[in-house]
Amino acid sequence: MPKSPSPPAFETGLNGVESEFVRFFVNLATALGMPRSVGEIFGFLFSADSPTAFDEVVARLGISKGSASQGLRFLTQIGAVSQVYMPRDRRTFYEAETRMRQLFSNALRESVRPHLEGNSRLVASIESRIDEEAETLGSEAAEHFRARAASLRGWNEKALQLLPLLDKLFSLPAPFLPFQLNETGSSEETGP
Amino acid sequence: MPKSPSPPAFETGLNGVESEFVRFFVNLATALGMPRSVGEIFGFLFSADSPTAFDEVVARLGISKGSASQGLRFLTQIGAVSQVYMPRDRRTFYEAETRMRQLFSNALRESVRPHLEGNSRLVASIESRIDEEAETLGSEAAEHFRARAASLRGWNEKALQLLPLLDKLFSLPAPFLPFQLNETGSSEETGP
DNA sequence: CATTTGGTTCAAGAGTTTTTGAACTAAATG
DNA sequence: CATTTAGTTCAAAAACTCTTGAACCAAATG
Repeated sequence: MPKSPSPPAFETGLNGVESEFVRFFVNLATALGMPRSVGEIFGFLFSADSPTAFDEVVARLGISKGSASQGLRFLTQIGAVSQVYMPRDRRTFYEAETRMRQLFSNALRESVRPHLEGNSRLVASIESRIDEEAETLGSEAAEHFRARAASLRGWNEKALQLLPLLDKLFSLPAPFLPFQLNETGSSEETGP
Repeated sequence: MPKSPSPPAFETGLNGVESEFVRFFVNLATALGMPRSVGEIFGFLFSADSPTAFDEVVARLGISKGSASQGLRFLTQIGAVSQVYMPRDRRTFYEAETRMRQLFSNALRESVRPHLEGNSRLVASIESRIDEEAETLGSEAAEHFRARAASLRGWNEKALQLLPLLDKLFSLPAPFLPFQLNETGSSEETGP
């Protein structure tokens, strides 16, 4: 019989509270079109009170090493999780980014912004297509298409401009939220 | 040979410009985790210069009636497309909502807000789970979990508060965007 | 009132994404 | 240097999502 010098050490399965956290983030992840396992991992790490080893993520969540490896890599890439090196332990430990402001900024920078920039290019290719085919289309149709493309471009640019502002707003301490932006006239805020 | 009293009437396939619009919205749709066909339909309607019949959507895009039916229903539900009744024509015509402000508001109201509200409930259930299991967990662990849950709650509420503001900002004419929101003190804008 | 037209529904097929687990690499350990 | 441990990779299986098309319903038409 082989000796068991270091007992596998961690429980298997989650306690009730941990599974509620996991549920929350699984829900969020799927809403954002991410794999369930990514939600599980982040939820588990978010609920942990100290950095947690790869091993333990696998054992406690009961997912495969493959899923854990890929999920952790992904979460690390998007800056939602970071590696923590623990002295005297060869394993890699992981920690969730719990500062939501950070998470939010990362998401804006890593996902939203690149997409909007991609859109800009796509709008440009719509516009050049209109120019190319203007003859064939006739000037009325061409004008119509140009107007639609211009609207797309306008809104995409606006979104791009709004990005840094959004970032700031989100990191503003709650009592500062500028809720009286009411120079626009419409006053629907003052409830019954 | 059967007579052909009313020739099927519309071309099949899209012209170059139309397919660029479609490409744009297919890209957007998949980024948002929606079916490709939804992107196709919206893109096609967005490029159209007048309300378009179900028939024509099917024929021009070359998709099945099933996809068109479901896609149009979905788009109608989320307020991205509306039905237009045309006198003397029994078919239903559809028109894309081209006012991006509207589209954006609809999305906020129909998708983002409900999700955030769902989150509120999930946070509540995390919190009640902590209370239930407080004994078993020990006070230290319970305190830790409560802190994490509180952070979740806080950010979720902030997001919820920010929603109407966001809506307003997005509908603000471009030159008005309040880019000097700098009373917060932190000045990281002035480059190296 | 039989037929055509416009459209919906839904089961089955096609396609995609996620997860698994076994094979593997690399570093540490004895 | 043989073994154990930590983690990655990737092909195949499982799960899921989307699309199709045939059956169907309801309203209009002749």
